Amino acid sequence: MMDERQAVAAFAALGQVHRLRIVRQLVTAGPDGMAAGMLAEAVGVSGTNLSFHLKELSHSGLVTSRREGRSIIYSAAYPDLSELIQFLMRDCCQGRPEVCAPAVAALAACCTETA
Amino acid sequence: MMDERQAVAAFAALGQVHRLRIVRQLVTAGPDGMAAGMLAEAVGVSGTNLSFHLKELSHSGLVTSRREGRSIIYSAAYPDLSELIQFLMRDCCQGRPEVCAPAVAALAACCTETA
DNA sequence: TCTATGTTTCAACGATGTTTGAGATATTGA
DNA sequence: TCAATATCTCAAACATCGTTGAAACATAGA
Repeated sequence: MMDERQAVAAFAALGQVHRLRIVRQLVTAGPDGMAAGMLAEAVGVSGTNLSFHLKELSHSGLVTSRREGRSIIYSAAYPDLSELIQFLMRDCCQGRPEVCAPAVAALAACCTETA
Repeated sequence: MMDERQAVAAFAALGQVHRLRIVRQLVTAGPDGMAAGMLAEAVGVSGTNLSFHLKELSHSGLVTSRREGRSIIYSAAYPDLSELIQFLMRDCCQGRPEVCAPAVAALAACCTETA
């Protein structure tokens, strides 16, 4: 269960264009992830700068990494992204589901097609 | 459909503890919203400071306001919150729904109880 | 072991964000 | 119109963040 401190750190991490692009790139890349070098090219930042942002994202828990040979492979931390969304919407709308049901439906469209 | 610029602004807005508390307070308050004065007390900031943060949140599109007599009533912008979540998770996990289906299920639990 | 490749660390600079108090604006009821 | 209430604007001080290049570290293959 995510607490306020973690949620603030995670949202702040996403509130920077390069870091948001990194996370988006990793979210679409799927659980296999991407090497840092590929990420730097895809996002359009220098290696040094990418490293700075990846450290931020790791500290916020939004990405995970593993070494593979010379490369370090980064992946989106799907469970943490999930908890972040839950933190934001918990106890929403005072029992009026029609208010936020559209959010649920829209998100569901992404991941239930072949489930 | 939310673009990258809007998403960065929205996440940056949520990445500040007082603003996140304001949004959480409004999300749980439901569509009727809360007066600025009540919000300031609930969140624990001065009126001046609350005003600064509410302006940020309005610019990001995460809250809306309406005047009611002497008070200004702020509400969570549920559709924009929904779009923000969609932006983050769009095209996720390369067609492997088991990866992010838990996020969908958890969010759905909030708002489909009585739907 | 030597060299090439991939990634991170460090320090410095410039830019941006947060808080505060004083004063301004808008609304209501007497 | 006047006083009270509710909220906002502004400028200044302070704190934090983002980018850069040089150098360090780790791994793999010759």
